[in-house]
Amino acid sequence: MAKSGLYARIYGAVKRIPKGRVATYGQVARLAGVPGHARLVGYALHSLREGTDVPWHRVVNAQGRISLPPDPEAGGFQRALLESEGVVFGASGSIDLKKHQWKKERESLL
DNA sequence: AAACTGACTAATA
DNA sequence: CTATTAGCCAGTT
Repeated sequence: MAKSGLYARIYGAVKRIPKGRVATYGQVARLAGVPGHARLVGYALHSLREGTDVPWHRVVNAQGRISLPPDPEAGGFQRALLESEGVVFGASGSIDLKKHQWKKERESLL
């Protein structure tokens, strides 16, 4: 398994996400201090599991949709958690990033 | 050390 | 809106 401290930074960034908000992988990566490593964020979160103090369910892809497969034990669980926090899902299972994305600061290139 | 993989993103069709 | 392509880089094998 990974012995890098990058995971710890990613987890720390995810922990900073306010309740009722979501953040994209790229955004979390940037907050973690490793811009460009959106995939690493996903990789790190995939290593997680229940019992962690990291609100991994608040992390979604840039399209505002859950990247995980529609597994009732994983993806569906994430959706339920977000809905429980007040996040509204669209009919296609997509989140309205316009309202729920954690806008602390946006990418400079957009 | 080299190849393969991946919970991504942005651009294009 | 979805599908496809290319770029990206650490982690895993």
